Amino acid sequence: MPITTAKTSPRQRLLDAANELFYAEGIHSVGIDRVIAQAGVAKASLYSTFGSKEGLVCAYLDGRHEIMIGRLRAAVEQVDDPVEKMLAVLDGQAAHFARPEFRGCAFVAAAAEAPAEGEIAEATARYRNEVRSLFAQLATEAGIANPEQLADQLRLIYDGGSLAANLDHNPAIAASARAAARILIDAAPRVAAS
Amino acid sequence: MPITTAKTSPRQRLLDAANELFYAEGIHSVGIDRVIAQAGVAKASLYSTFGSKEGLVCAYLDGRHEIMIGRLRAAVEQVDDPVEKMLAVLDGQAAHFARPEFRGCAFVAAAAEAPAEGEIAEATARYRNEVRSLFAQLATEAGIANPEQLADQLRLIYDGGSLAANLDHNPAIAASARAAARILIDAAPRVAAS
DNA sequence: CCAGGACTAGACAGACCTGTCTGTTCAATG
DNA sequence: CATTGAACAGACAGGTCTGTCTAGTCCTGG
Repeated sequence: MPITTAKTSPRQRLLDAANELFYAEGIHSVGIDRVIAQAGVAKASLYSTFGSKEGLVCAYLDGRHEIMIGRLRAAVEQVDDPVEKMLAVLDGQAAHFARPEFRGCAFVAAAAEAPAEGEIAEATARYRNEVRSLFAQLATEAGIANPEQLADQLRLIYDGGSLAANLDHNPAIAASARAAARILIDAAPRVAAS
Repeated sequence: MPITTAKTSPRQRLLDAANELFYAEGIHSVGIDRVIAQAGVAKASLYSTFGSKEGLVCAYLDGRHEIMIGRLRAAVEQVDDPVEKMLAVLDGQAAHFARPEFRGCAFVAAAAEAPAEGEIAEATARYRNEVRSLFAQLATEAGIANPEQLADQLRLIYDGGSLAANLDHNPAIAASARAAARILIDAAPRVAAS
């Protein structure tokens, strides 16, 4: 059994190529042929591994899901104060804006290109729910009386920030987003103090 | 000279068909043939009128631009208080969410499908700038000390709301958006009172 | 050594796309 | 009436796409 494959596996090379090409240029604009060329893999390998282009797209989205949520959680864990943890989510996002390859939210882009119902829409919904749950959990830990509502509002800012950073080529929007989030958090009622 | 054409002009029928099909299903998913079939127009008419598919897409976006901005301005003019005017923009947007044909922001969808630079991206940028300018103008009239920053923040909410209403199938997000906007407006410093 | 599975290379089918081009119809105008 | 221009209908070219299939290669376990 191969403990280390010399090169990375075809599966991984396909995912890497998909991540790079689909994210940079869009799913519709990038054909299968370009993905396999970039991955250095035969077309049959793609279809035996992922079944279809949509299967590859879903795997690409699932990969980004794990990476993005991981980054957000890592940013959260770097601070202790519960309020700062909520803001740290936005800081993790802001670091994402600053990357040169940033091209907006992969899930928003994928959902815009895919039919309204289907596996891609479901992958998008999973990601969006997880971001919202993260905000809600942190709001609960911070003693917010209505954590679900604050989570909705913080995710408005999260989503709007991603859109503006991309479409307006303005990563500095993160500062306004953070300031707005702090105002909303400060204004949110707390549970009755003990 | 025809004062009234019996049917609407081919140009208008094409725009109507484009508006319906591109918005409902996406630009890439709808081919020229379906547009002309729905419009009841010959292909040559499309190409002599708009030059290319991209030309038709731009005209479709420009049409939505005028309609959307018009709706927002109409909502603004229904109230007098400067603070309420800012909130009225979101109310105009919320009415848009409630329409059965609502499928998210046409400009966000178009930008996601189009290359990052080009006429479609420019049409998107024009729309986004106009929304932002509207918020900034109203903030100025309301005596906000830093209207540009508040406009950025309100547009975060505007954009995030559109995304959530569409991707989460949750038009009720408008209530959270309005509440958040009010908090941000109330918290924004005013110019020194006379 | 050999058998079997994984992978590669690339042709191919069938569908769809945009954009062009050729004719035809029809109404308005000179 | 004759002409002209707009619009129609639809074939066509040239390209791209997904997904399938054939055939060959390589590596590993037995």
